Amino acid sequence: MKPEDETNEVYRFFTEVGIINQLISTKLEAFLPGRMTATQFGILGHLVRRPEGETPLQLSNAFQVPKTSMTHMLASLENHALITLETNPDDKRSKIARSTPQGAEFLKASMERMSEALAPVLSELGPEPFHRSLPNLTLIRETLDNERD
Amino acid sequence: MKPEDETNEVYRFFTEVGIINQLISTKLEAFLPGRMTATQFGILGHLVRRPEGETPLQLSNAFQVPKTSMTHMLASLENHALITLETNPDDKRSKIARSTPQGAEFLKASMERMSEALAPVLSELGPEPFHRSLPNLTLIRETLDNERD
DNA sequence: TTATATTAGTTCGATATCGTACTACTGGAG
DNA sequence: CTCCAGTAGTACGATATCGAACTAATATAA
Repeated sequence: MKPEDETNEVYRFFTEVGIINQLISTKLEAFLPGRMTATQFGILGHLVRRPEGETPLQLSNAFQVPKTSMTHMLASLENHALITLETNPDDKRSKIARSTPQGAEFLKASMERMSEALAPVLSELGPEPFHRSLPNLTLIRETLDNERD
Repeated sequence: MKPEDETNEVYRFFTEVGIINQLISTKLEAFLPGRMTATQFGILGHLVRRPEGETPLQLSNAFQVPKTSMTHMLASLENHALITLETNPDDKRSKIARSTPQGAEFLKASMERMSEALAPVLSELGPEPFHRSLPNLTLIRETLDNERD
């Protein structure tokens, strides 16, 4: 394949990623209360899977959003009592975000509703397209992430 | 594989898509002037490849953003003289967005700078991860898109 | 131990996003 | 032709995003 076509393919890759992101965020946000965002939901899931909690900075690295945006998102999650934010005893500049039981409950309920909404898509596609592309996506994400410095 | 693991994999797929989207948007936006957004850049590319132009509604379907957001983005691109917006003679409710020569020029220059910035990533990864995942992404995008009604 | 640089998070302000409700236009039914 | 239901785009307003500058705490150096 010509290098030109390869570049083109990379470009189309990023375009598809952008559109899928739009489609899935919109679909998910339709289920979420108020103005809660797909990224906020992702953060909640991340925290539910990590009972020890994470700092805002760790989260903004994990989701690649500016820390100033993270401040806002965490404040919103805290307002809904889905997470707690307490100062880190090991470093008083820092905080630790943890999910609450309500947060875990909320996540579970939302994921179930989302699964229902996605059921037609999954039964049409089957798990293979996701299974096959996931390792490649992870590799690309890791490389892009390491490159950033 | 258990159905539970399949669901989990789908979830991780969407998470990776979200993070890659963040990474690449941020990287791209660092090259773009002012507050120009990765989606706006995508729209410009779309229009450059379609000299006959498209209506705002076609564009908002293609990129899966609300038409009210599209109004704003197109106004911004027009302000920068990268596209023109004229009323559609066949339907006076409608408009047609077309790229200008400056738009095409700007796209070319930006893509070259972006390619340079991505060169280390591409030389590390090679084209395969993109090539292998693209058909799956397209399939998933099309299915999600058809589902939406 | 100071002094300085660095780091975590927030505040502030400019801009982007997008839902609701609107206007202008079209096209089909009668 | 005359309605009128439906469609393209926009105005407006509430909220989200995120860069720059800031504060407080910590790490490093002398």
